[in-house]
Amino acid sequence: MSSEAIYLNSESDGRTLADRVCLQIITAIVKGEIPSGQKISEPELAKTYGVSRGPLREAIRRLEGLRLIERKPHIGARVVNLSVKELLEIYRVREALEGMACWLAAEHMSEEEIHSLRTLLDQHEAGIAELEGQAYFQKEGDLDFHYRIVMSSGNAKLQELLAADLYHLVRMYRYQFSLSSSRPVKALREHHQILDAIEARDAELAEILMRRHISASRRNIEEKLKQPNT
Amino acid sequence: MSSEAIYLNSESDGRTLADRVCLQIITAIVKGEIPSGQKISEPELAKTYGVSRGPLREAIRRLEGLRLIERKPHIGARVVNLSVKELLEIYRVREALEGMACWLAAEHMSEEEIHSLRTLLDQHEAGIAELEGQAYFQKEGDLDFHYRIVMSSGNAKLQELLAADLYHLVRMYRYQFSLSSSRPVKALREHHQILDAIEARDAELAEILMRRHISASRRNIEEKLKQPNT
DNA sequence: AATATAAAAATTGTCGACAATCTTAGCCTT
DNA sequence: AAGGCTAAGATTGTCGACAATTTTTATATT
Repeated sequence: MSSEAIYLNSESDGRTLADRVCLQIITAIVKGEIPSGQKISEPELAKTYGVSRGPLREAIRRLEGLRLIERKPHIGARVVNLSVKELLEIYRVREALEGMACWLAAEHMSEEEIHSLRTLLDQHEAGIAELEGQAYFQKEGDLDFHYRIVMSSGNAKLQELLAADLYHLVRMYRYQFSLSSSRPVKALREHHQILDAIEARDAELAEILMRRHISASRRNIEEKLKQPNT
Repeated sequence: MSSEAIYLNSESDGRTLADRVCLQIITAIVKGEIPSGQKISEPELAKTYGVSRGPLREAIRRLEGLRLIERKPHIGARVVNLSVKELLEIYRVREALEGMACWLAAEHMSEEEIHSLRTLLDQHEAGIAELEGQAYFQKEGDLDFHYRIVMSSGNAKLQELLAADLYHLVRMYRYQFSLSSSRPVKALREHHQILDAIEARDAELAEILMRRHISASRRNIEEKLKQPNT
């Protein structure tokens, strides 16, 4: 399964030009093809994607809401600058939201989904065993696990905030900082523990474990990226 | 202080037409002047606000990101439908995010701000004492307290998600459901307890108390609005 | 040479017109 | 009379042109 399309909300074709170009720009920004901090030239981007400036400007408004670009009136838009500070802030938000999502998932996740998630973790385990698998796990695999927990929470607002909004930024940091959980074995064990708690329908424990898991990732990043900023 | 302008992010003038009309429409939707569920006619709205359809469509794209309207390609946009289900989901999200914000506020809030917040609560107390003050407390006063905690968290992402995005919806529900905390005395006591924990720099307790406070509000709403939906 | 000023160029903001799609009304068939 | 087809109307989507603002460049002054 392409672990990308699922993050790009709803119909992947995007019936209108503005919608389509918006998705394209999201991908380009997340992958760094449009570098962070770069000024966005409307005429240039319009030519690149073969649209006029109208739909492009609509897309820019949407991107602004996603906090992928910043706009100053009469000056222009630029791709957001990444910083360790913001990344750590995002992890605080994830700790809060995904902790809650995990609580709710423990209450609502179907037995089938639990089994399916366990299978996913087994695949991750196999992936880690191989040499190149490590990269696989880090790139999107980890987020897949978190994504599916969120989608099992049964709370549409949580799903929107995380899957449709925040995860774009998360993926952007992963790509451009080459994050790299650097503790794949530990992380995988924690994933299993979280799923255990969900399986036992112990919502309170599931939340605590998820919060610890994300908090540990945050401290790990904090340790590794102690250089001033970027 | 007008407790409205502060929620309307950044420069209130909004230098571009699209920005200004966006703020105007937000206010109109929140207050119900454009009723929830109503179809949005672009030519009509454009005439109403005295702009052409270009800036208006940019505003619509922004509103879509705020989840105040829903858009279907080639069909049109309509103001979101309010439902008890979504309101309860929002309270789960608030419990998670504001709990975290409260933890961080306990670590970062200045002594001056603590004192100022205490004064605000005293004003609320005085307001509740009067008859018509009750309405005042319910309408915006409660949210003011929560708003200032969030802004004291020192976490820009939390501030964005709550103050700039989610609180629009919260205010919309307050206006249109006439919520009406119906337990102003209890709520005020809880606010004081939360501020006590912050003053004591007991972050863990502050988070727990905030979560309980919001959770109690949620259960209160759940109880009062048990009719099917709306 | 450095700074300030002013004109020129480029970019963003706005508008009205046209194209594509959806909705509605009327008509025909059964 | 009910249902479906067709054409007219209305609405959304897209584009290119013009206006307003900012940035760059060239020139002049100290």
